[in-house]
Amino acid sequence: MAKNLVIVESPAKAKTIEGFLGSEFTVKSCYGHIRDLAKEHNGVDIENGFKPIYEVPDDKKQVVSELKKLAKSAETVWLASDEDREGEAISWHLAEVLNLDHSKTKRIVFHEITKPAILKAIANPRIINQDLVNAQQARRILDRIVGFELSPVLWKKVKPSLSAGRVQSVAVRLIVEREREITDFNADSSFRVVAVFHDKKENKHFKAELPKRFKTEAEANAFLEACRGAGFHVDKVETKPGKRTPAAPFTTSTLQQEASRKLGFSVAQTMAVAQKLYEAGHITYMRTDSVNLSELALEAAKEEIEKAYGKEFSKTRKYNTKTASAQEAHEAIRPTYFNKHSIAGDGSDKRLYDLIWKRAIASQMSDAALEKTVIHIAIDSAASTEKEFLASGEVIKFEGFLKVYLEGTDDENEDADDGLLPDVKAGDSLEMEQITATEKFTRAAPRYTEASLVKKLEELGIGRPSTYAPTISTIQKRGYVVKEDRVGRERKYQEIILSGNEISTSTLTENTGAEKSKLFPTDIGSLVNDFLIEHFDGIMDYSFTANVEKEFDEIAEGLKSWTSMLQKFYGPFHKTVDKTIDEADRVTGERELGVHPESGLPITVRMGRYGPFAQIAAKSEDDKPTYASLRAGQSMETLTLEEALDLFKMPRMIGEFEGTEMKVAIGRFGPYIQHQKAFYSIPKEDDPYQINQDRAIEVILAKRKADSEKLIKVFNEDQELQVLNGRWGPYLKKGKDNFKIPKTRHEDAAKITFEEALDMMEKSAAAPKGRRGKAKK
DNA sequence: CAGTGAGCGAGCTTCCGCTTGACTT
Repeated sequence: MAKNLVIVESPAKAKTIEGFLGSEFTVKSCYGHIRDLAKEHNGVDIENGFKPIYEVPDDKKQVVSELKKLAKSAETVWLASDEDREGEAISWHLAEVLNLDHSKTKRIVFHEITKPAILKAIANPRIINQDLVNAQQARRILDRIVGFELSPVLWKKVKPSLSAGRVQSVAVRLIVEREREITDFNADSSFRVVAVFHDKKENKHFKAELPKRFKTEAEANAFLEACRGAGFHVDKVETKPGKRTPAAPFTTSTLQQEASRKLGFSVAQTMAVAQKLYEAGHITYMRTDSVNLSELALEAAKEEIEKAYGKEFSKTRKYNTKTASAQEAHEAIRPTYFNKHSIAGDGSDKRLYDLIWKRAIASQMSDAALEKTVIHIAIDSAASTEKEFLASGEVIKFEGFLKVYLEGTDDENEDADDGLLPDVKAGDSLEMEQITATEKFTRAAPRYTEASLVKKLEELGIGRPSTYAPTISTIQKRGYVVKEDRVGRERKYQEIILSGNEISTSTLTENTGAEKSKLFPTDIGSLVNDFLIEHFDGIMDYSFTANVEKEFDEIAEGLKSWTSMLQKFYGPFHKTVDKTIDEADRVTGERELGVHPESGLPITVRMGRYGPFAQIAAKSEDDKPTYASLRAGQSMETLTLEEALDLFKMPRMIGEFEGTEMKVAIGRFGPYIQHQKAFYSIPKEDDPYQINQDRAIEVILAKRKADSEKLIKVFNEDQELQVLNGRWGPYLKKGKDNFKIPKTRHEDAAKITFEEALDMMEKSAAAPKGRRGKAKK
């Protein structure tokens, strides 16, 4: 039995640290929190001074019992959870649950997993900081109360199974408000003027822009008229030195943003790949808010940069974390070994590692030195009110960190034209080749991507590195938000060209508003958001988290009692909850769109049990209203009368096949044909409003053919049991249930006997369900 | 899985932050 038991949060960390310490130390992991608030009474005894009711969840029982056993036989137990609020609480829970004797328990902390840091920690133990623990308890209980008192209000007033919380509800608010900004946005247009000049001396063409844009086509036209036949010369050339500085090494949030921009990863994908890299020992911990690098890392980076690129490329830099909410329990995300320029693994492993390596290396490299040049070009025309065109360019004098890495941007304007400029001098005359005035439109603020939402949340101090990805998945799972592509629409714009002595005007079209993997609010998301803002504006305030964080900090410093802080919050909050349950109306979001052009009956939209729908009012008391569900991509807020009328054009009866009627309608999964009891999806290239009898029959026959190829075998012993060909190869189906067929039998699936099938069903059913099975809807 | 939208009532849902897991219908 080891004399010393060290408990850390992560198993990968445990393995590394065990290597640093001698044989007298056993290092184990507790896998994060080992206790949480119980479900009963919301886990808090509110009348009794907010006394928390803790319990060890089922999936942590085994870890706890193992740690208990090891702790019993150890002389000293070292609690080495992270040095932040959550980490301190983990240590306290361990001390409580494992029943640790104070005299043999030591609390140690370190911010980096290096041997000197660990040894220093062991040499400087302390005791558990109860104030910090209390701050965590206040945070935990506040979140539980907010979540478990607000959500039931939504079940009563909006829809069952919905949820609300300090973090998720504000995340949804950001997306709802951004969408409304975009809906309300009116694009303004102006004319941007760009000229192409020719420098005869060097025979070079280059572009220059007029600093001013014209509001109207007439003004732009007048300017081009004034330039017709005018001369142009270089008025002056300005050059000034510039520099660029590398970005700090990655935190969780910046890694998610950059992996999204450069690799197109979702935040969940980024975290899954990073976890793999971490477990394989390639990178440091991936859930961090710190930009700090260890001394050892700084040294190693310097060595690698000097070796690979030369001394002049190295510049040791220490970065300071700007995020106010940062708790900095870990290092920044960096490669464990800087001399490993790449790793083995699949494509995404390699690409993410490459990104992390480059970002960390670049952060320790010299500035890039630039020379910025602006050429002022005078217009020699008495008729022109404008004085000059400007051509700007940038020349890299010293690459520095740009040799390996340049941070991406979220900016969608890609008009920058920083080409190479000719070596001209003041007084040189230039030949004008062409001047183009193009109509440009202002743009609304961009919709959030998963990663840009994380960035915004971090700026607001809402959420933590470990919760960004789960939060984004929660708001999508609840149906508040969808991540989607949208096709754009065509827009006309004017272009006026002066070429030689000719001026021509043309109307062109561009595609605008197309989106890829952006977050859109759903109707239910908007309704819930508006309801929460109306009744719980305090919680929905963007600074609510920042405000309570200040109080948690005071608790952590021992300046404030955690129970009185909770009391002050709970009193008014709970009163509002009760009042809302008693007084607020059910939320339907009903809106009148207008009246039916023929019957004059009112048409409305509202939220129903199964989602948003449009309704034509009943003709009389005895008659029923006509209903139609909204389609994917439509929203109650923006639906027009015309779109609603279109909805009522379905279902269409389009003729007969095999003696029965065929019906065309649009369901949850898109347009379909119903024939007898069967459903047939209508292919994308067909228009469900136009599809005719002949084409529908073709679709039905094609589906039947595919289905006949899908069926591999039916068993005589049980007609309900079938072997089918699916997306992942053959599988068994009985009634509504599916069962796995072992990979070894995929080849000869048609030869599976009834007995074998029964055996496979038993084994497949016995296997523990994966994420899909466990995930509750 | 493919059109539902009445009303009643039982029994269910839900938070945020630490960690990784065994899996894919």
